[in-house]
Formats: sequence, structure tokens, C-alpha cells
Amino acid sequence: MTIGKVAKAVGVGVETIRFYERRGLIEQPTRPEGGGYRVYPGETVRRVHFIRRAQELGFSLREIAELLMLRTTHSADASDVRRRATAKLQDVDQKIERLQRIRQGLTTLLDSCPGEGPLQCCSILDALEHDEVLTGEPTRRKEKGMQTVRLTIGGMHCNGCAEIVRQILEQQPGVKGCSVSHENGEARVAVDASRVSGEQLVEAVRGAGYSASIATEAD
Amino acid sequence: MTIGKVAKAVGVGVETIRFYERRGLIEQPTRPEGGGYRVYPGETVRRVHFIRRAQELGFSLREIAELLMLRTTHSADASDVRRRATAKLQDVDQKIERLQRIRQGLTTLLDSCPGEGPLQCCSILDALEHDEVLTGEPTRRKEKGMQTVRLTIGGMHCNGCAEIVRQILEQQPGVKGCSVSHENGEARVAVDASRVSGEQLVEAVRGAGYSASIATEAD
DNA sequence: CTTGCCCCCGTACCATGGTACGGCCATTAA
DNA sequence: TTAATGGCCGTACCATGGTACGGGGGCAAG
Repeated sequence: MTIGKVAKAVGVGVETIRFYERRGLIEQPTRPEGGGYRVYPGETVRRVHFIRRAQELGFSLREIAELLMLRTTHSADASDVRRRATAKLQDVDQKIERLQRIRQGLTTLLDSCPGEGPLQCCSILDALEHDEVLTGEPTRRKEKGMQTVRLTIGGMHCNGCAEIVRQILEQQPGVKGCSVSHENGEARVAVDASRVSGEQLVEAVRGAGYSASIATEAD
Repeated sequence: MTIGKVAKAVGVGVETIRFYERRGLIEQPTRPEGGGYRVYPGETVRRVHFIRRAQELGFSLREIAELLMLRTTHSADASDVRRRATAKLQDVDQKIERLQRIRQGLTTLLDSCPGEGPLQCCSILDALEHDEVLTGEPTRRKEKGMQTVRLTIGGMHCNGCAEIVRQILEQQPGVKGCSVSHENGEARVAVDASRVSGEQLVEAVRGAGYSASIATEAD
């Protein structure tokens, strides 16, 4: 069989077979002097199948090379193979464990996430900025009194207007941050409700010549 | 702060900071003409902490760069961040699932393994040589119409017999390749199912004086 | 003003598992 | 005999997350 036949039989690319050869997973078959085509025995197909199956089980090419070596080592027996499989199982268990810790961290963050409002209210970014994410305690980063106020604003004609409004809002006491969109005609403001009211924000914006009203004050 | 101070504060190497800079995760700080030292604001330490924590949660550097961009994008809000975190959670769940399938495969093999004796008795190597180890593997690229037919063949007394059978099978139309094992009394044939049937293969082998039957035709 | 530490930049390299390309040659079917 | 596949080889490249190196220069304490 030529290399293309082997590749097709296993369902891999020709280059992959050559790659395995370079890595010592497949012996180079005997070839005419001066280098003609590689002619493989049928056994090579099984060998490549072996490689692919071992990969599916999480073995690296290096480890697979070792498994293949074992097959022709006289002093090897089934317990060697078993040891390797057991080690790989532990390896896999460790990876699973790590991913589960990551999963835990992500769900914790998502649980405490409001899911909307300006970025200053985003507990996820907040936690990334301040907490140990994986080891830390339940990240209740929502300060008491923090709220999102949404304002409907009229009279903004461009992004420059929006920028002016943003600066006004950010100068108000108790405002932790805000985003203003000219396209949507609205502002989302992260505020400490004990220090400023929605009305005060509306007044401030109106003082700059724009119309404003409270859209929602819900958190 | 110079780059070394930042690196030490976060617990990473100096090269890592420069690497993040090249990847757009950290802005290059203003420096004297002609290039003196980088002088970082204290905020950079927090930024690098952010990067490391996000990595612990499984975000790639590319994704982290996007998260950092979001923070200065006016049109972004907490729902954007939440979407990314949710996507990452799904991502992690998929990885866990895959590892658990691998784990399942490994434990199945280990269960049926004697744990000692010569390699010819090793059920693990055996399975790798002959079976599909995982159920439902994503990394399997196959041409349409290509199938593997497994034949049970009797009457092969040596590898010479196997070789004869192999040659017969490979000469059949639609056969892309095959492997024949004298030890296991079987052949695996890669065929274009639209050009040849399992029955035809069986007939061909029988014509050479061996017994043959279809073991599986499943793909 | 010199010594020594730190930093600069560009580039190359590590592992992992392949993929891709270009110029040339072997083989084979018509 | 000739054209068409297909294989040969070396090398470069993909993504990922850094690490290492070497020749040169900045900067501060003594």
C-alpha cells in the first residue's frame, strides 16, 4: 500500500502519516534505492488506527510511541500497559477536577451578576479586578445601595453630545460610572442611591440643555 | 513603577508583561523620546491581576483582550460580560463532558484488564488495536461512502496466508486498503460502499480457499 | 564618574498536533 | 509514449502561552 491508501483507509491526511513517521510512531518502510514510494504493509493501517484510538483516550503522541515500543519489548508485560492506563486515568481526573473548579468559579460569578446595567455595576468584572476568583469566598461584590438608573435623554445629536452628558453625570456626587448612548437616547448610571437621587441626575442633565427623564430605577 | 516592579507585584516574569503588551492586553506607557524605561501607573498591576484571574477562569488571552476592551467601550454593558461568561461556561462544560467520555473509556479498559501476563493477553492493547474505544468521537473525518468492513476469516495458518488474503482484497474494485491479521483471523477493509459489497469481498476470499464471513459492516 | 543592576529590542525557541506549499520525480493507465 | 496522478522532500506555517538570549543602553548609588 502506498501512503495515500493507508491515509485513506484510516481517515487521516497523507501528511499526518509522514508526521507520525518523523515522530517515530511508524517505521519507514523499505524502499528502492534512491527513494521511490513508501510501500506499507497492511499492518501499518492497524498501527495508525491504534494511534488514533489511543489519542481518543487522551494519550499524547509521545506516550503512544511508548505504548507501541512496549509491544515489541520482550521484557514488557500487561502490567506495564496497565500502569500507563492508570496514570492516564489520574491525569484525566486531575483535568476534570481543575475544570470543575473553573466551572464553580464561573457559576458563582454568574449567580451574583445582575446581567444588565452599566459596566460599573458588573459584578463579574469587579470580581476579576479585586478578588481571588477560584479560591475566594462567595463574591458578593454588590455594595449595598448601588443601583442602576436608566435615563431617557433627548436633544443629543451626536456622540459629542453624549460625551458631554457623560461628563456631567460622572461629576455628580454618588455616581460611580455611566454610559451614554446617542443612538439610543439613553444613559445608564451606576449610583449610590443614598447619595444621589434620580431626580438630581435629571436636573443636572436638563441644566446642560438636554431633556431627561427617568426610564427605570430598578436594579 | 518599572516593568520589573510590576512583574514582581503580580508574580509573573518581566517577559510576560512585554508579551501581554505585544498582544494588546496592556497599553505601552508613555516613555521619553528615543525609548527609555517603561514607567507604569499602579493601575497596570491591577490590570495584570485581572488578566491572570481571567485565565484561571479559562479565558484565553484573546478573550481577555476583548473583556478589557469592553471596559472602555461606551456601548458595552454588563449583559455583554455576562454573555461571554455564559459562553465560557458552556465551553467548560463541553470540555468536562469530553474528558468524562475519555474517563469512561479508560475505566472500561482497566476493568477488563488482567493486569499481568504477557502482552498478548493485554486487553487494553487489544482494544486499541481493534475497537472503537470512545462512543461518538468528534475528530473523525471520513469521506462519504467510505466504510470499514470487518471480515472473519478462517484457514489462515501464517502471515503468508494473511498476505495472500490481503492481496486478494486489495485487488477488488472499490477497496481503498485493508489489513489482515492471521492471529485474529480477521480482515479490516476500507471500501467505497458504492463500488463493492461485503458479499463480494467474502466471495473473493472464499475463491482463494479460505473461509470468510462478514463480522461487522458498521461504519 | 564609574560600577552594577535593570531594562531595551528583536528574534528565536519550547511543546503540541498537525497543515500547507512548491518544485521535482515515480508510477501507471490509456 | 505520454499525460495524469500521486508521492517525495524540506521547510514554513497555524494556534497557544509564554521563555530565552545577546548585544546594547538607561539610571542611580557610591
